[in-house]
Amino acid sequence: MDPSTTAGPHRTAFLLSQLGALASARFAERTRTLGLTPADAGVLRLLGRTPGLNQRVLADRLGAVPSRIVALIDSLETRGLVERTRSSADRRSYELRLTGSGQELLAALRRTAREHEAQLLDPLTPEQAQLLHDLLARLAAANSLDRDLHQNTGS
Amino acid sequence: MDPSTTAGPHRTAFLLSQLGALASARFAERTRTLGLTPADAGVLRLLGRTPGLNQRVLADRLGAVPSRIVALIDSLETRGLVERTRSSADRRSYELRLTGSGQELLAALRRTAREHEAQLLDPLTPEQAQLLHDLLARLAAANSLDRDLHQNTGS
DNA sequence: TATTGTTATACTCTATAACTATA
DNA sequence: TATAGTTATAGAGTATAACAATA
Repeated sequence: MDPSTTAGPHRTAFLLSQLGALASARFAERTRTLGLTPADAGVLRLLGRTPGLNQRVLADRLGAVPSRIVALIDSLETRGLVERTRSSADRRSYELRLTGSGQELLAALRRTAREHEAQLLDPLTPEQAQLLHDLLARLAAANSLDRDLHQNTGS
Repeated sequence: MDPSTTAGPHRTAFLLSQLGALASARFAERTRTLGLTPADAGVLRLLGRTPGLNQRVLADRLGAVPSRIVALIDSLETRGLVERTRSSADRRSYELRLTGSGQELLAALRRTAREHEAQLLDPLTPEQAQLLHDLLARLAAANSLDRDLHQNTGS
């Protein structure tokens, strides 16, 4: 809890929660201007990196349940950003890939992510930003946080 | 979005989102062992600091809507942690205060918060932890983040 | 018999808006 | 007329579990 009633720097965890929520909210806002939810963005990013994934693996990577992926891909497919192809190796599953539009949108998403990063770190000097990155990376590594999702915002 | 496919430290915002979510989730887990939601915890903390608040002000401070406060206080009152007293100055409103049990639980909550903090920062040296705190505090100040809630976890 | 994807259902959480009592 | 608190309703988001097709 926020120990703001007690003295000293007990507040780091609380600050981390708050700033993480702020970063997630701002990112969600930016993806929204691209017509995407954070979850959509997570899918595009993952398929950009690993084309041909099936829905089950995608669910695992996103930390989501398979049934949730259905609606997500349905929506992206309807918008012409992702396509399903029946796997010839295992015809139960689809191979998922970005369309041309999907790849363009992913590129726009990456530009947006860089702007988001720049805005967030604007109050810091480049040296401070680097320092912050290193400290956060150390915490992430110690907690094996290399998942592909923005937990609270659902991506 | 996570620019893990692009090189370099663009990842700070993403790390911040992830670690913030982790910190919130762990805190929620700890409060749960005390029989509290993060929102409950936020109320106890606020009433501990400012006894006599009414529900409307509490709603403002928590960034919640007044109707949400009703169920929150109902629950805490039923458990004997908070009491409502009609304000003699304005009999439309209640003055909210912690009971003795509420104060004891708040004390336990603060111990829990310190454990949470210690666990989270365990991978860092004390110097690194101090550095991280300062950098986060700088970001929080630049974004006027001194609200009393854990946004995503609802407290 | 197990697994991929799908659907239907139910559940949780929360905001919105209408209502009451006081002011 | 406005405000504090309450209630009822509805909506978003998501998980669970049953189901069809394929392995």
